[in-house]
Amino acid sequence: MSLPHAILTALLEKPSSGLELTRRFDKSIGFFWPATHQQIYRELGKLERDGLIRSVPGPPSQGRRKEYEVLPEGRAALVAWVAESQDPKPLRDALILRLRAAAVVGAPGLAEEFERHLTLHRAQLAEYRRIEQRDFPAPEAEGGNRLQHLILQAGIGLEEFWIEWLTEAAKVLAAS
Amino acid sequence: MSLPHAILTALLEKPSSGLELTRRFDKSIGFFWPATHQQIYRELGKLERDGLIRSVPGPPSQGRRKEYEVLPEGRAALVAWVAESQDPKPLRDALILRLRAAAVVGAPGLAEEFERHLTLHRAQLAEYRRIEQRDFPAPEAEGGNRLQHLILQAGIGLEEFWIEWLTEAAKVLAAS
DNA sequence: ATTTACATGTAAGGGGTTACATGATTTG
DNA sequence: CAAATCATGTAACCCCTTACATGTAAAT
Repeated sequence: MSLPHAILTALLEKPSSGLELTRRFDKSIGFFWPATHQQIYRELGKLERDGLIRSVPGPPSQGRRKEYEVLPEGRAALVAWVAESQDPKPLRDALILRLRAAAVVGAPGLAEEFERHLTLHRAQLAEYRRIEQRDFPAPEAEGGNRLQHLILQAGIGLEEFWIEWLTEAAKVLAAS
Repeated sequence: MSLPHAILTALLEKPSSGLELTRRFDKSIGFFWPATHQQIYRELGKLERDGLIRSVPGPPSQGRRKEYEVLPEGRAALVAWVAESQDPKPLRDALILRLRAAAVVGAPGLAEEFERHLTLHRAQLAEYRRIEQRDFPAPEAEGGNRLQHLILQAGIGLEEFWIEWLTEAAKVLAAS
Protein backbone atom coordinates (compact mmCIF):
# COMPACT_ATOMS: atom_id res chain seq x y z
CA MET A 1 0.00 0.00 0.00
CA SER A 2 2.91 2.38 -0.53
CA LEU A 3 2.32 3.73 -4.01
CA PRO A 4 -1.06 5.39 -3.30
CA HIS A 5 0.47 7.17 -0.33
CA ALA A 6 3.47 8.23 -2.36
CA ILE A 7 1.03 9.77 -4.82
CA LEU A 8 -0.94 11.50 -2.07
CA THR A 9 2.31 13.01 -0.79
CA ALA A 10 3.24 14.29 -4.24
CA LEU A 11 -0.23 15.69 -4.89
CA LEU A 12 -0.26 17.50 -1.56
CA GLU A 13 2.94 19.25 -2.50
CA LYS A 14 1.42 20.24 -5.83
CA PRO A 15 -1.78 19.17 -7.62
CA SER A 16 -0.84 17.55 -10.90
CA SER A 17 -1.94 15.44 -13.82
CA GLY A 18 -0.88 11.81 -14.21
CA LEU A 19 1.93 12.53 -16.61
CA GLU A 20 3.24 15.38 -14.50
CA LEU A 21 3.27 13.05 -11.52
CA THR A 22 5.20 10.49 -13.52
CA ARG A 23 7.87 13.07 -14.33
CA ARG A 24 8.06 14.38 -10.81
CA PHE A 25 8.45 10.83 -9.55
CA ASP A 26 11.38 10.31 -11.86
CA LYS A 27 13.39 12.98 -10.10
CA SER A 28 12.38 12.82 -6.45
CA ILE A 29 10.05 10.27 -4.86
CA GLY A 30 10.95 7.74 -7.52
CA PHE A 31 14.48 7.55 -6.08
CA PHE A 32 13.10 5.38 -3.31
CA TRP A 33 9.72 4.37 -4.78
CA PRO A 34 9.84 4.19 -8.58
CA ALA A 35 6.61 4.06 -10.56
CA THR A 36 5.68 4.00 -14.22
CA HIS A 37 2.86 6.02 -15.74
CA GLN A 38 0.71 2.87 -15.98
CA GLN A 39 0.96 2.31 -12.24
CA ILE A 40 0.26 5.94 -11.53
CA TYR A 41 -2.85 6.15 -13.72
CA ARG A 42 -4.21 2.98 -12.17
CA GLU A 43 -3.69 4.32 -8.64
CA LEU A 44 -5.14 7.71 -9.50
CA GLY A 45 -8.30 5.94 -10.64
CA LYS A 46 -8.50 3.95 -7.41
CA LEU A 47 -7.81 6.98 -5.23
CA GLU A 48 -10.55 8.93 -6.98
CA ARG A 49 -13.05 6.06 -6.65
CA ASP A 50 -12.17 5.82 -2.96
CA GLY A 51 -12.85 9.51 -2.46
CA LEU A 52 -9.29 10.42 -1.40
CA ILE A 53 -8.56 12.70 -4.35
CA ARG A 54 -10.67 14.41 -7.00
CA SER A 55 -10.05 15.65 -10.52
CA VAL A 56 -10.90 19.26 -11.15
CA PRO A 57 -14.22 19.43 -13.05
CA GLY A 58 -14.27 19.51 -16.83
CA PRO A 59 -15.43 17.50 -19.81
CA PRO A 60 -14.23 13.92 -19.30
CA SER A 61 -12.57 12.37 -22.33
CA GLN A 62 -9.55 10.19 -22.95
CA GLY A 63 -6.40 11.99 -23.98
CA ARG A 64 -7.47 15.20 -22.24
CA ARG A 65 -5.32 16.38 -19.36
CA LYS A 66 -6.84 15.76 -15.93
CA GLU A 67 -5.55 17.53 -12.85
CA TYR A 68 -5.98 15.90 -9.45
CA GLU A 69 -5.99 17.37 -5.95
CA VAL A 70 -6.09 15.73 -2.52
CA LEU A 71 -9.32 15.77 -0.50
CA PRO A 72 -9.37 16.03 3.32
CA GLU A 73 -10.06 12.28 3.48
CA GLY A 74 -6.88 11.71 1.49
CA ARG A 75 -4.76 13.80 3.82
CA ALA A 76 -6.21 11.97 6.82
CA ALA A 77 -5.44 8.60 5.23
CA LEU A 78 -1.85 9.71 4.65
CA VAL A 79 -1.39 10.91 8.23
CA ALA A 80 -2.70 7.56 9.50
CA TRP A 81 -0.38 5.63 7.20
CA VAL A 82 2.68 7.56 8.34
CA ALA A 83 2.13 6.43 11.93
CA GLU A 84 1.28 2.80 11.08
CA SER A 85 3.34 -0.08 12.38
CA GLN A 86 5.03 -1.78 9.42
CA ASP A 87 7.87 -4.25 9.56
CA PRO A 88 10.81 -3.56 7.27
CA LYS A 89 10.80 -5.62 4.09
CA PRO A 90 13.57 -8.20 4.07
CA LEU A 91 16.47 -7.62 1.71
CA ARG A 92 16.16 -9.15 -1.76
CA ASP A 93 19.27 -8.70 -3.87
CA ALA A 94 19.97 -10.59 -7.07
CA LEU A 95 23.65 -9.65 -7.26
CA ILE A 96 24.41 -11.12 -3.84
CA LEU A 97 22.47 -14.18 -4.94
CA ARG A 98 24.67 -14.52 -8.00
CA LEU A 99 27.74 -14.22 -5.86
CA ARG A 100 26.36 -17.02 -3.72
CA ALA A 101 25.82 -19.15 -6.83
CA ALA A 102 29.33 -18.30 -7.98
CA ALA A 103 30.68 -19.75 -4.75
CA VAL A 104 29.16 -23.07 -5.86
CA VAL A 105 29.57 -23.22 -9.64
CA GLY A 106 32.41 -20.77 -10.23
CA ALA A 107 32.52 -17.11 -11.11
CA PRO A 108 33.48 -16.63 -14.79
CA GLY A 109 32.07 -13.35 -16.05
CA LEU A 110 30.93 -12.10 -12.67
CA ALA A 111 33.88 -9.76 -12.09
CA GLU A 112 32.90 -7.68 -15.14
CA GLU A 113 29.35 -7.49 -13.84
CA PHE A 114 30.58 -6.17 -10.51
CA GLU A 115 32.63 -3.50 -12.27
CA ARG A 116 29.57 -2.51 -14.28
CA HIS A 117 27.44 -2.19 -11.14
CA LEU A 118 30.20 -0.14 -9.54
CA THR A 119 29.99 2.34 -12.39
CA LEU A 120 26.21 2.58 -12.07
CA HIS A 121 26.35 3.15 -8.32
CA ARG A 122 29.05 5.77 -8.68
CA ALA A 123 26.86 7.62 -11.17
CA GLN A 124 23.88 7.46 -8.81
CA LEU A 125 26.00 8.73 -5.93
CA ALA A 126 27.23 11.61 -8.07
CA GLU A 127 23.63 12.56 -8.88
CA TYR A 128 22.66 12.51 -5.21
CA ARG A 129 25.65 14.68 -4.31
CA ARG A 130 24.74 17.15 -7.03
CA ILE A 131 21.22 17.39 -5.65
CA GLU A 132 22.61 17.80 -2.15
CA GLN A 133 24.81 20.71 -3.14
CA ARG A 134 21.91 22.31 -4.99
CA ASP A 135 19.28 21.92 -2.24
CA PHE A 136 21.31 21.92 0.97
CA PRO A 137 24.32 24.16 0.43
CA ALA A 138 24.46 25.41 4.03
CA PRO A 139 24.10 23.54 7.34
CA GLU A 140 20.42 23.92 8.16
CA ALA A 141 18.77 24.69 11.46
CA GLU A 142 15.67 22.81 12.54
CA GLY A 143 12.77 22.83 10.15
CA GLY A 144 10.92 20.97 7.44
CA ASN A 145 13.81 20.56 5.07
CA ARG A 146 15.90 18.84 7.73
CA LEU A 147 13.77 15.77 7.02
CA GLN A 148 14.27 16.15 3.28
CA HIS A 149 18.01 16.20 3.82
CA LEU A 150 17.82 13.02 5.91
CA ILE A 151 16.07 11.28 3.04
CA LEU A 152 18.76 12.30 0.61
CA GLN A 153 21.42 11.19 3.08
CA ALA A 154 19.86 7.74 3.14
CA GLY A 155 20.33 7.48 -0.61
CA ILE A 156 23.88 8.76 -0.36
CA GLY A 157 24.78 6.40 2.47
CA LEU A 158 23.39 3.38 0.67
CA GLU A 159 25.27 4.17 -2.53
CA GLU A 160 28.46 4.70 -0.55
CA PHE A 161 27.98 1.34 1.09
CA TRP A 162 27.45 -0.48 -2.19
CA ILE A 163 30.46 1.20 -3.78
CA GLU A 164 32.65 0.17 -0.87
CA TRP A 165 31.37 -3.40 -0.84
CA LEU A 166 31.44 -3.87 -4.60
CA THR A 167 35.02 -2.58 -4.71
CA GLU A 168 36.14 -5.11 -2.14
CA ALA A 169 34.16 -7.91 -3.80
CA ALA A 170 35.53 -7.07 -7.26
CA LYS A 171 39.03 -7.33 -5.83
CA VAL A 172 38.35 -10.80 -4.45
CA LEU A 173 36.65 -11.92 -7.67
CA ALA A 174 39.55 -10.71 -9.78
CA ALA A 175 41.96 -12.69 -7.65
CA SER A 176 39.97 -15.93 -7.90
CA MET B 1 14.10 -14.95 -12.53
CA SER B 2 16.07 -15.09 -9.30
CA LEU B 3 14.16 -17.60 -7.22
CA PRO B 4 14.67 -20.61 -9.52
CA HIS B 5 18.41 -19.93 -9.56
CA ALA B 6 18.47 -19.56 -5.80
CA ILE B 7 16.87 -23.00 -5.62
CA LEU B 8 19.35 -24.47 -8.10
CA THR B 9 22.19 -23.12 -5.96
CA ALA B 10 20.75 -24.66 -2.81
CA LEU B 11 20.06 -28.00 -4.49
CA LEU B 12 23.59 -28.15 -5.87
CA GLU B 13 24.98 -27.79 -2.37
CA LYS B 14 22.69 -30.56 -1.17
CA PRO B 15 19.76 -32.38 -2.83
CA SER B 16 16.66 -31.78 -0.75
CA SER B 17 12.89 -31.95 -0.54
CA GLY B 18 10.71 -28.86 -0.77
CA LEU B 19 10.27 -28.50 2.95
CA GLU B 20 13.96 -28.99 3.61
CA LEU B 21 14.71 -26.27 1.08
CA THR B 22 12.26 -23.96 2.82
CA ARG B 23 14.06 -24.44 6.11
CA ARG B 24 17.49 -24.04 4.62
CA PHE B 25 16.33 -20.82 2.95
CA ASP B 26 15.21 -19.48 6.30
CA LYS B 27 18.75 -19.54 7.62
CA SER B 28 21.00 -18.79 4.67
CA ILE B 29 19.89 -17.86 1.16
CA GLY B 30 16.67 -16.41 2.54
CA PHE B 31 18.66 -13.62 4.20
CA PHE B 32 18.94 -11.95 0.82
CA TRP B 33 16.25 -13.82 -1.13
CA PRO B 34 13.39 -14.91 1.14
CA ALA B 35 10.89 -17.49 -0.09
CA THR B 36 7.90 -19.28 1.38
CA HIS B 37 7.19 -22.95 0.88
CA GLN B 38 4.42 -22.10 -1.60
CA GLN B 39 6.86 -20.27 -3.84
CA ILE B 40 9.40 -23.05 -3.53
CA TYR B 41 7.00 -25.86 -4.42
CA ARG B 42 5.79 -23.94 -7.44
CA GLU B 43 9.31 -23.30 -8.67
CA LEU B 44 10.33 -26.90 -8.07
CA GLY B 45 7.44 -27.95 -10.30
CA LYS B 46 8.53 -25.56 -13.05
CA LEU B 47 12.18 -26.53 -12.79
CA GLU B 48 11.28 -30.20 -13.10
CA ARG B 49 9.00 -29.58 -16.10
CA ASP B 50 11.81 -27.58 -17.73
CA GLY B 51 14.24 -30.46 -17.26
CA LEU B 52 16.64 -28.56 -14.97
CA ILE B 53 16.11 -30.77 -11.92
CA ARG B 54 14.60 -34.19 -11.30
CA SER B 55 12.96 -35.90 -8.37
CA VAL B 56 14.47 -39.23 -7.39
CA PRO B 57 12.16 -42.02 -8.63
CA GLY B 58 9.45 -43.42 -6.42
CA PRO B 59 5.68 -43.74 -6.17
CA PRO B 60 4.22 -40.26 -6.76
CA SER B 61 1.58 -39.18 -4.27
CA GLN B 62 0.72 -35.99 -2.43
CA GLY B 63 2.03 -35.69 1.09
CA ARG B 64 4.91 -38.06 0.35
CA ARG B 65 8.43 -36.60 0.59
CA LYS B 66 10.04 -35.87 -2.80
CA GLU B 67 13.78 -35.30 -3.07
CA TYR B 68 15.12 -33.23 -5.95
CA GLU B 69 18.56 -33.06 -7.52
CA VAL B 70 20.05 -30.79 -10.17
CA LEU B 71 20.57 -32.10 -13.72
CA PRO B 72 23.50 -31.00 -15.90
CA GLU B 73 21.13 -28.68 -17.79
CA GLY B 74 20.27 -27.03 -14.49
CA ARG B 75 23.88 -26.42 -13.61
CA ALA B 76 24.51 -24.96 -17.06
CA ALA B 77 21.54 -22.64 -16.68
CA LEU B 78 22.88 -21.45 -13.34
CA VAL B 79 26.36 -20.79 -14.71
CA ALA B 80 24.85 -18.77 -17.55
CA TRP B 81 22.70 -16.77 -15.16
CA VAL B 82 25.65 -15.87 -12.94
CA ALA B 83 27.41 -14.20 -15.85
CA GLU B 84 24.31 -12.42 -17.20
CA SER B 85 24.12 -8.64 -17.45
CA GLN B 86 21.43 -7.42 -15.07
CA ASP B 87 20.86 -3.87 -13.92
CA PRO B 88 20.52 -3.35 -10.18
CA LYS B 89 16.94 -2.97 -9.03
CA PRO B 90 16.18 0.55 -7.86
CA LEU B 91 15.68 1.10 -4.16
CA ARG B 92 12.11 0.80 -2.86
CA ASP B 93 11.79 1.64 0.81
CA ALA B 94 8.49 2.34 2.55
CA LEU B 95 10.03 3.85 5.69
CA ILE B 96 11.86 6.53 3.71
CA LEU B 97 8.60 7.15 1.89
CA ARG B 98 6.82 7.68 5.18
CA LEU B 99 9.50 10.11 6.27
CA ARG B 100 8.93 11.98 3.05
CA ALA B 101 5.20 12.09 3.75
CA ALA B 102 5.93 13.25 7.30
CA ALA B 103 7.83 16.21 5.88
CA VAL B 104 4.54 17.28 4.27
CA VAL B 105 1.80 16.35 6.74
CA GLY B 106 3.73 16.11 10.00
CA ALA B 107 5.34 13.26 11.88
CA PRO B 108 3.22 12.26 14.90
CA GLY B 109 3.89 8.62 15.76
CA LEU B 110 6.77 8.19 13.37
CA ALA B 111 9.51 8.52 15.98
CA GLU B 112 8.27 5.38 17.76
CA GLU B 113 8.25 3.54 14.47
CA PHE B 114 11.88 4.49 13.86
CA GLU B 115 12.82 3.22 17.34
CA ARG B 116 11.04 -0.04 16.60
CA HIS B 117 12.89 -0.49 13.32
CA LEU B 118 16.13 0.29 15.08
CA THR B 119 15.52 -2.59 17.46
CA LEU B 120 14.76 -4.96 14.60
CA HIS B 121 17.88 -3.98 12.69
CA ARG B 122 20.04 -4.34 15.78
CA ALA B 123 18.69 -7.86 16.27
CA GLN B 124 19.43 -8.75 12.65
CA LEU B 125 22.95 -7.38 12.96
CA ALA B 126 23.51 -9.43 16.09
CA GLU B 127 22.41 -12.56 14.27
CA TYR B 128 24.77 -11.87 11.38
CA ARG B 129 27.66 -11.27 13.79
CA ARG B 130 26.93 -14.52 15.57
CA ILE B 131 27.01 -16.39 12.26
CA GLU B 132 30.24 -14.62 11.34
CA GLN B 133 31.96 -15.68 14.55
CA ARG B 134 30.73 -19.23 14.08
CA ASP B 135 31.70 -19.63 10.41
CA PHE B 136 34.65 -17.26 9.97
CA PRO B 137 36.55 -17.21 13.26
CA ALA B 138 39.99 -16.79 11.68
CA PRO B 139 41.14 -14.56 8.81
CA GLU B 140 40.87 -16.78 5.75
CA ALA B 141 43.27 -17.20 2.89
CA GLU B 142 41.97 -17.39 -0.67
CA GLY B 143 39.36 -20.02 -1.36
CA GLY B 144 35.70 -20.71 -1.76
CA ASN B 145 34.60 -19.48 1.62
CA ARG B 146 36.09 -16.06 0.99
CA LEU B 147 33.05 -15.40 -1.21
CA GLN B 148 30.69 -16.67 1.48
CA HIS B 149 32.24 -14.23 3.91
CA LEU B 150 31.78 -11.36 1.46
CA ILE B 151 28.09 -12.17 1.29
CA LEU B 152 27.74 -12.08 5.04
CA GLN B 153 29.66 -8.82 5.14
CA ALA B 154 27.12 -7.30 2.78
CA GLY B 155 24.37 -8.14 5.24
CA ILE B 156 26.39 -6.78 8.14
CA GLY B 157 27.30 -3.59 6.32
CA LEU B 158 23.72 -2.90 5.32
CA GLU B 159 22.42 -3.41 8.85
CA GLU B 160 25.17 -1.14 10.20
CA PHE B 161 24.17 1.52 7.71
CA TRP B 162 20.50 1.36 8.64
CA ILE B 163 21.26 1.47 12.35
CA GLU B 164 23.43 4.52 11.90
CA TRP B 165 20.90 6.30 9.71
CA LEU B 166 17.86 5.39 11.83
CA THR B 167 19.65 6.62 14.94
CA GLU B 168 20.32 10.00 13.39
CA ALA B 169 16.80 10.21 11.96
CA ALA B 170 15.19 9.26 15.27
CA LYS B 171 17.13 12.08 16.91
CA VAL B 172 15.82 14.61 14.40
CA LEU B 173 12.26 13.28 14.67
CA ALA B 174 12.32 13.47 18.45
CA ALA B 175 13.41 17.10 18.27
CA SER B 176 10.66 18.06 15.83
C1' DA C 1 -7.52 -44.84 17.23
C1' DT C 2 -6.50 -40.18 17.81
C1' DT C 3 -3.49 -36.59 17.85
C1' DT C 4 0.56 -34.29 16.30
C1' DA C 5 4.01 -33.24 13.13
C1' DC C 6 5.53 -33.68 8.45
C1' DA C 7 4.97 -32.67 3.64
C1' DT C 8 2.97 -31.09 -0.56
C1' DG C 9 -0.11 -28.46 -2.73
C1' DT C 10 -4.34 -24.99 -4.42
C1' DA C 11 -6.69 -20.48 -4.72
C1' DA C 12 -7.22 -15.64 -4.56
C1' DG C 13 -5.41 -11.23 -4.67
C1' DG C 14 -1.95 -7.47 -4.93
C1' DG C 15 1.58 -4.94 -7.17
C1' DG C 16 5.10 -4.30 -10.71
C1' DT C 17 6.69 -4.77 -15.65
C1' DT C 18 6.17 -4.60 -20.47
C1' DA C 19 3.83 -3.97 -24.64
C1' DC C 20 0.32 -2.01 -26.89
C1' DA C 21 -3.83 1.20 -28.01
C1' DT C 22 -6.11 5.55 -28.52
C1' DG C 23 -7.43 10.32 -28.20
C1' DA C 24 -5.90 15.30 -28.10
C1' DT C 25 -2.74 18.98 -29.10
C1' DT C 26 0.93 21.24 -31.18
C1' DT C 27 4.13 22.11 -35.00
C1' DG C 28 5.90 22.38 -39.67
C1' DC D 1 -3.04 18.23 -43.30
C1' DA D 2 0.62 15.31 -41.81
C1' DA D 3 3.75 14.23 -38.31
C1' DA D 4 5.30 14.52 -33.86
C1' DT D 5 4.29 14.98 -29.18
C1' DC D 6 1.42 14.97 -25.22
C1' DA D 7 -1.67 12.43 -22.36
C1' DT D 8 -4.48 8.76 -20.71
C1' DG D 9 -5.50 4.21 -20.64
C1' DT D 10 -5.89 -1.43 -21.45
C1' DA D 11 -4.11 -6.07 -21.36
C1' DA D 12 -1.18 -9.80 -20.25
C1' DC D 13 2.21 -11.69 -17.52
C1' DC D 14 5.08 -12.62 -13.58
C1' DC D 15 6.21 -12.86 -8.83
C1' DC D 16 5.09 -12.47 -4.03
C1' DT D 17 1.75 -12.88 -0.11
C1' DT D 18 -1.77 -14.96 2.55
C1' DA D 19 -5.04 -18.24 3.65
C1' DC D 20 -6.56 -22.54 3.15
C1' DA D 21 -6.71 -27.72 1.83
C1' DT D 22 -5.10 -32.42 1.73
C1' DG D 23 -2.51 -36.40 2.35
C1' DT D 24 1.26 -39.18 5.05
C1' DA D 25 3.93 -40.70 8.95
C1' DA D 26 5.10 -40.94 13.73
C1' DA D 27 3.87 -40.77 18.66
C1' DT D 28 0.90 -41.95 22.62
